[in-house]
Amino acid sequence: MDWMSWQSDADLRQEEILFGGFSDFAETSALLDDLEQLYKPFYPEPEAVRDAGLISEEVIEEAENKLKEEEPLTDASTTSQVVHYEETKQRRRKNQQKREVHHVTAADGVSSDMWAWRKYGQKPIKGSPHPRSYYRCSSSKGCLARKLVERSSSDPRVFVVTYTGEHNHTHPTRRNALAGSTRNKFASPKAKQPAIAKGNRHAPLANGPCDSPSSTATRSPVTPPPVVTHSEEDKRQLSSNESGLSSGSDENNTVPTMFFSDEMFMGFEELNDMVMDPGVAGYS
DNA sequence: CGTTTTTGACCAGCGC
DNA sequence: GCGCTGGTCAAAAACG
Repeated sequence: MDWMSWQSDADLRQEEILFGGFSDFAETSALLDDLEQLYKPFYPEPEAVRDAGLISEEVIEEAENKLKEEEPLTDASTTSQVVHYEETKQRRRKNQQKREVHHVTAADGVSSDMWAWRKYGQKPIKGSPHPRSYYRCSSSKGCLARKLVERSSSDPRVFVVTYTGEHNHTHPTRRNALAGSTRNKFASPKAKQPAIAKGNRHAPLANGPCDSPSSTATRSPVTPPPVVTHSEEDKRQLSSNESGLSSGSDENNTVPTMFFSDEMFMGFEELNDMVMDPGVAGYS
């Protein structure tokens, strides 16, 4: 609803605002390297710009294939890859201006993006045995950032994360991420039955703890940290620094070191869960 | 109570 | 023009 209205022309404007903010943010952050990785998708990267118009979907596929050949994926290795390409062809689907494709393994979860994502849809994708999950940034109300997560059809251990749109705020913020954030951690069976019985159009195979990335890990499978992260982190942040978070947090603030260090640990915990969970860690 | 996930329905782009 | 498909909406349920 509200999405529809502002979506189109807000994009351009927010790009500028946002990118400036991000640069500052990244520079002032303690974990530069990590952060740069995390926020890469939303930087106005020179590469991305340079590549504009040169990279097509085929390139992405090519990159994907190449990736798989070159990196067979060891469990513990960090194999997150990014492919930039700009939406230049008219024939693309709507709202696909710019996207970043990441290949992420479970191990990457620890270091993947720290934004708060809220799932808003899931659909089976033709040609892929695994459903695709749709996430939007829940850190800020009007945030345009979206994230698509799907399992690689060729290697279930790999999640293909596609970022679209840009954040209109400088760093992950949450109001009250606690509520509902840990739902289905252990997939309550009764909850799902009725819905499934209804006869679903999408996600026939998903949603069990098995294939649905999100059902177990609360949020995006590849982003365990962000999941709990904000809830936990906010509790802390809020108590001491509540004021800005809900609305004004977008304005250039720097992120306390606490934020990251704690988050990292949380990430590990979550990762643990994830690895334990057959649905996320890989098929058993 | 505020937030999230789930999921059926709807909409629009794309190929034929 | 039609059908398929991907992407989004929104109601309901669940969670802390």
